[in-house]
Amino acid sequence: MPSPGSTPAQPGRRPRGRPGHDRAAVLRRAIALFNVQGYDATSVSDLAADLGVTKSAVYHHFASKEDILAAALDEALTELDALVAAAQAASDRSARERLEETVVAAVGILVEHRAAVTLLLRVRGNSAVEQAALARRRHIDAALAALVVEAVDEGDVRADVPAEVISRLVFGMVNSLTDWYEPGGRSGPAALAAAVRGVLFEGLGARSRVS
Amino acid sequence: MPSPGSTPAQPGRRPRGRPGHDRAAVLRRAIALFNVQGYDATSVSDLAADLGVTKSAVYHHFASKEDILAAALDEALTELDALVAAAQAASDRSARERLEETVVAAVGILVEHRAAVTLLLRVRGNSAVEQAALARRRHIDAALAALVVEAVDEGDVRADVPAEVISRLVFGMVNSLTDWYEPGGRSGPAALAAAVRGVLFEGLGARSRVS
DNA sequence: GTCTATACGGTGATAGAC
DNA sequence: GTCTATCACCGTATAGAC
Repeated sequence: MPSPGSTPAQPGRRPRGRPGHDRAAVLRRAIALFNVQGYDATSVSDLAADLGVTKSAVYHHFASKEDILAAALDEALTELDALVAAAQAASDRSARERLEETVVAAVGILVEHRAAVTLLLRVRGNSAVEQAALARRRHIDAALAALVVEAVDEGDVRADVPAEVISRLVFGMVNSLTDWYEPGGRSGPAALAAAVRGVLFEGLGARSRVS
Repeated sequence: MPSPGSTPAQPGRRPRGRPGHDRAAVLRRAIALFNVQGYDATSVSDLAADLGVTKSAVYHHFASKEDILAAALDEALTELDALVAAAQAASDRSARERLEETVVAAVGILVEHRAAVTLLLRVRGNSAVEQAALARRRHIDAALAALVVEAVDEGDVRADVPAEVISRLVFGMVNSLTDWYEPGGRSGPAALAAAVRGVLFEGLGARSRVS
C-alpha cells in the first residue's frame, strides 16, 4: 500500500496545496462543537465558520454530518472496547482486583478522551449511526456488569445489592466525570482515579479502623 | 373552584372551544418527547403530531418552544430547591446524617420526576432559558457541596479526597440514575435509595466485620 | 488535497388571515 | 382557535480554482 492519500504532512514540510485542515483537525473541532452546542443544534455551517472555511470544505473531509458523528463515537467506543478486553484478560487475578483496575482505567479514558466519550454518553439512538453506537455500548456495559457479577460471586463485593445495580452505579459515577472534570484542574488524572476507586470501594466514611 | 379546565361533564354544554389538551398535558408530552429525541431534534410539529393537533394549537398554550423547555426545567429545579432547603434546615443534626438523607431524598426526586430532571441534566446553556436553568443548578450544586464540606469538617466523611470532588462523585452517581432506572423495574425506589446510600457510604466491599 | 461558489429540495418557526 | 403563506436556514450535490 503506497500511502493512500494519508498524511505525508510532516510538521515543517507542507506537502502541497492550501494550508487547510485535515480530516483529524475537522473531527476534533466538530467534537468540541457538538459537546458545547449539542449535535443537532450544531449545523455544518457552524462547524465550517468555526474552522474558518466554507461548508463545502467540511464536506470534502466527510461524506455527511452523520459521518462526522460516527467517527467521533468510534473513537470513544474503540477505547472502551480495549478497556473491556483488558478486563476480561488476565483472569488469573480476582474479579475484584480486575474491577478496581477497570474503574481506574475507565477514569483514565474519560479524562484522555473526554470529548468523544461525552458525545457517546449523550447519544439517544435517534438515527442508524446512533443506534449502532448504542448497541456497541450495550455490549460494553454488559461485559462490565458480568465482571461485577464475578466479583460478587467470589465474595469480594457486597451481595445485598443486585450486581446489575452495582454496575450501573459504579460506572454511572465514573461517567459523570464528563460533566465537570477539567483537564487543567487542581488534581490530576491519577489523583482523580484514586479518589474514585477509594470512594467506591471503601465508602465515604472517615478513614478509621474502629467506628 | 369551578373545575379549572378539567372535565366539566355537563352533557351538551362544553365549557368553551374544543375538547383539546390543557397546558399541563402538552407539557407532559413535550417532556417525554424531548427526552426521547432530544430538545433540538424535536420540532413543534413533532409535538403537535404526537398530541393530534396542529402546531398552532401548541403555540396557543406556550409562547414558544423555549417556553415549554423553561416550564419543564422549572419543575425539576423546584424539587431540587426544596431538597436543598430541607438539607440546610435541621442543622441540629450532624452534616453526615443530613447528607445521607439528602442522597436518599435525591434518589426519590430522580425517580418521581425523572423526565423533568433528565431534561435538566442535559441542558448545556445554549440559550437564555438554559443559562438561567444552569445558574439555578449551580446554586443547588454549591449548597450540596457545602453540606459535604461540613460533613468532612465534622470528621464523618473522609478527608483524603477534596470535598468538592466527593460532592461531584456522590451526586454524579445519583444523577446517573436517569440513564437507566425504569419505574417498572424489579427493585422499587426505596430499595434503590438504600442501595445508593449503602454503596456510597459503606463502599462496595463484602459485608463483613473482619474483612 | 483542500477549498470556494452556487444551487436545490426540504422543513422549521412564526405571523397574519380566516 | 385554526389554517396558510412566508422566509430563513438546513444538509447536500456539483463544478471548478488553487
